[in-house]
Amino acid sequence: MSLDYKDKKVISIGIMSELTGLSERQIRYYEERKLVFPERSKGGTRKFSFADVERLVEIANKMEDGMQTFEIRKQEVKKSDVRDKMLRGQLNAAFKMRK
Amino acid sequence: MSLDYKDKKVISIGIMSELTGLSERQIRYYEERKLVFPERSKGGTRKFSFADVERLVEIANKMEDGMQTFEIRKQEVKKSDVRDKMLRGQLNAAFKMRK
DNA sequence: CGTGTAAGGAATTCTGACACG
DNA sequence: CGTGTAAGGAATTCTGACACG
Repeated sequence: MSLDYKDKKVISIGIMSELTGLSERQIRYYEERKLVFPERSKGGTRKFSFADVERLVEIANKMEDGMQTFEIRKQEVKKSDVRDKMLRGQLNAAFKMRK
Repeated sequence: MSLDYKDKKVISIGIMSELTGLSERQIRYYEERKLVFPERSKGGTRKFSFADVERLVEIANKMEDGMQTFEIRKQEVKKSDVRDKMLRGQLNAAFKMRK
């Protein structure tokens, strides 16, 4: 019932900073580099989800491993790419079975 | 792993107002009447959980039914009372079985 | 009793920029 | 490249009070 709390964008950047251990500056920068996508209130304040908390923690780990933001972004793109290909593969398989 | 997101106090009163449909005034008043228990940031701003969202929606329904805040509070107390008694009952039963 | 509102102040957040490297 | 910081302003939140009822 109702999309999970995990994906509701309701957390301000100050709380995010506490939850992730990252500075607000870092979080804003990762948004600039298209690694997270907060929503905005009417006034313009950022709103994050718990899913974003998890994502940022992962990003923080990769940064510690010396990875650069563009590499992390590439990796994410690749992942969804793989997912796309797998989906297409399954769809193809399904169609073939119907022949 | 880690206590559920549902109970994490991370939502500001403005967002709470949007999520519940209640005014900030109402939410603060219900806190004053001991119906919800937000945490506070260092600066003093309130922080609520998704569980609080659910609780406030229930409270709103009861208010619409003409119930008064003290009655709602009494009802909640009674509920935990019942739970206590049930627990005690089960504990007693368990002890008797050991005799 | 429950809620709206104006009031003044404090905490929070925002952006663009400079700095270091 | 990634992040800290000072700067000025805007959005958000806080409390105590008056009002109505």
